[in-house]
Amino acid sequence: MPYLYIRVAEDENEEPMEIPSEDDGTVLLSSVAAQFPGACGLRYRNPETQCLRGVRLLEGVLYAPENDWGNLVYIVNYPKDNKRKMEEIDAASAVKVKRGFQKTSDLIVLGLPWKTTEQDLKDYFSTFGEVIMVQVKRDLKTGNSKGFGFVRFTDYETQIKVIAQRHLIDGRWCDCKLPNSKACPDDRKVFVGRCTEDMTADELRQYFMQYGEVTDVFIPKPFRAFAFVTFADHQVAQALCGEDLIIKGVSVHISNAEPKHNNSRQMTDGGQSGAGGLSQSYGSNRSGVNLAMVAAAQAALQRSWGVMGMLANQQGQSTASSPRDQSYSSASASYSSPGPAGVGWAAGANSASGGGFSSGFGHPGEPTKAPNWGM
DNA sequence: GTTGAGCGTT
Repeated sequence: MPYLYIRVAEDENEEPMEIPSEDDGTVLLSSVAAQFPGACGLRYRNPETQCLRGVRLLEGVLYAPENDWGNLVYIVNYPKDNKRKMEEIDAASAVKVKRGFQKTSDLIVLGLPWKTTEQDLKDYFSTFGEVIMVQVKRDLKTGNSKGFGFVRFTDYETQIKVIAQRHLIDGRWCDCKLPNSKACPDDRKVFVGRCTEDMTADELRQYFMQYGEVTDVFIPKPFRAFAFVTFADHQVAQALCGEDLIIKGVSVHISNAEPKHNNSRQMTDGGQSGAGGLSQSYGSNRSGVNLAMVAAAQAALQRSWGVMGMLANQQGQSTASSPRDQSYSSASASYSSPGPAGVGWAAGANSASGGGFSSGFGHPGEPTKAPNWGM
């Protein structure tokens, strides 16, 4: 019995798209190409051998392997050297390429329901990408779950994606992080001093997004006038260190996050520095991905928010931290939309010395194009 | 008022 749709994705860890099949069970290449311009075929990972296999293609018609598309996700083939159109080579994919070289590590999953089993975890996380390990930590005597576990993925890209969001597992919101015992994201994390109490995690996230992907925001409670912001890219974090930034009209100071009272030394990048050569020293060249991300963020901000920055200071006071409905959740990783209160103050306030919206997102007093921070 | 929860028997 032919499937009505087959699942196709650009990459094994991308979200698949459903592509219609024909009455005879075949799929037209043109149907695929309609969603993935430039596609020239399909491949898939054979569940038995774990090898990639091509899908038979004859005169524009794709034939199901063994006459059954099954429930697999098929990956789009592109002509060699044309994997992506030029315009798609943006900051995000540059980061992906870079990440592709990097090794994955175990991720700790915090906040699990007591009832969640390893099978539950595996089922859940497999929707993001191939899972190579799951654990639920239990009390050895009672066998009760300790409410946390570990997961490891095949692909670093999957890991990035999983860390970057919260997870609803068996009815509870859980966070996935790099464990403290492993290479801590110390150099991706900055300390934000002189925070005011009305700065919410959401607002800090929105503000710091302009510099690069933010993977975590932590605001200790009760209020202590500081916060931690973690970026996906350590270069972003490092580039910000030492800066005084204006958030909601308040000057905050950015510095390195000190290691959290744990023993393990930081071997953060030691293992992967050889691969790709993209993640070398921050010293001589601070551009690259970071700059591209800043530029991308700038473009997006300008497109979508424009003048909203002007409304800045009279808004956003009211959204002070309302406790979430889960007791453990704290200020960390607040992903719900902050609502209508704009984030314009971020850009507006900060660009005061940089010349307005057209150039102001980079750094105070620095042209966006040519930051020579710290030199 | 400038350094964070919870972190792995093997």
